[in-house]
Amino acid sequence: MKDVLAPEIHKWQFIEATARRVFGAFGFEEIKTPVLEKTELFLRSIGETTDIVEKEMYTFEDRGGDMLSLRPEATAGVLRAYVENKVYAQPGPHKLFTIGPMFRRERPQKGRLRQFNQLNCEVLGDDGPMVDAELMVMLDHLLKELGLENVELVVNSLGCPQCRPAFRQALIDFFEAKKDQLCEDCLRRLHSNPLRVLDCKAEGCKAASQGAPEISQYHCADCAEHFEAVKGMLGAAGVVYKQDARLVRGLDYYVRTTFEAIAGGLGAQNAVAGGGRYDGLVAQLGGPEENGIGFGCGLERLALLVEDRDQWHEGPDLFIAALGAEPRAWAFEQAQIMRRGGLKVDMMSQDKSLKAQMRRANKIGSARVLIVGGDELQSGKALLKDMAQDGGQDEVSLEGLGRALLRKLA
RNA sequence: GUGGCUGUAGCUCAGUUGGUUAGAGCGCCAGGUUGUGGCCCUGGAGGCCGUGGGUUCAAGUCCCAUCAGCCACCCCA
Repeated sequence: MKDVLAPEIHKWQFIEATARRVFGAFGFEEIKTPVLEKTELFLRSIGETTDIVEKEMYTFEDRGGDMLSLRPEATAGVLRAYVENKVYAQPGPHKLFTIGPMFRRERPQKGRLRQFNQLNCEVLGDDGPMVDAELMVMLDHLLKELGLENVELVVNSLGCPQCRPAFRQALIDFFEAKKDQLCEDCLRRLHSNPLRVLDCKAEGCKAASQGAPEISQYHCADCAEHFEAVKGMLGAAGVVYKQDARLVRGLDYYVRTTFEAIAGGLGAQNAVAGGGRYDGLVAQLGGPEENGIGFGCGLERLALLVEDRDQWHEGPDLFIAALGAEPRAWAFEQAQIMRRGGLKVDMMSQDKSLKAQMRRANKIGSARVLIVGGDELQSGKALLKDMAQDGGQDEVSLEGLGRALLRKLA
């Protein structure tokens, strides 16, 4: 949880605007769903034994006795909305994105907050490998548009319900033989989620997983073909990626294609985005037998990576320094007229010395200052000062000043 | 949930073995220019020293608790 204000908010606006533009270019429509959902939704979709559900969700009973949770991720809510609104009845595929806050009760640290914001994209109703590739191409495109060159895309395929059980069993057998090397956590999850052992950072577990079976050896014909097609299209699109057989997702619902965008400079929380295919989830939530794929992307983490840009801090086009009550009233009126015309105009509402007003104009980075006192109002001519280094000033006519400025800026 | 570190002015921080009135830089306000910003000079405002309790003649300083933040584990975006 964190307040985002003045200079930093510009970065957020830039990121969100860029995301909306890029997602739009790929045919995605925005969707907003509630932050609060029935707890059961997350139990069914994310999986009851995941850490997120077991110990990280903000869950409470409301006055009617329903168990509600703040969403820990976006996919479940989007799919719920998709099913409840029968969006699937329209011709697909359906490409949806959402931007908003998620909540997980974890110990905060760099790049990890209890309320954090995600960009989230989902494609429903398309099984083909092309959407998998398209989604990653889009993510890659977004990262580049944000100016992030050093983000690595890592790709894997987790297989499907046909081929994963055999792999799972092979993993369990493999690690059973090396039980003494595994950490406590891995011993515990060896049978519930053996894939996770591959991802463990403990030295013993890393060593133990040397030579472990790889999922690719167990892919069924369909999964193998799907994965090859995805990689082929990624290559054709010029996306640089790394295949990593150890890439595993933390949520139960993922199958086949999974991917992650990894960035340096974020400390331990180096995943900027992560996602994958979740065949069967839609049906599980009461929809048709339809498959989907999506990813989530952490806004705070993006913000840590995106460089500041000068263009975000541009000040007003004009600052009116008015001296005295009447000139100030005049300026108040003129400012409105010019703002309606599209100019960025500012002034001070209090009676301050010209010096103080000049200082203010300089501080907020106004491009120019119009100095108006009683004499200027009388004569209809005032000084327009250019606030750039040299600071030259010209006498201008007050009549039609707004239009003249607009023409000049156009 | 576990471990480590940090909370003093708007911001970044200093504050000696516990000892008068808690400091600096930056920022802010005003003046140095009768109506002209940046640079410079002068002055000023601004502190429940995170919160609560304890030890002591005396606590920003020592002890306990608590809250918040950061970093790491874990987990994830």
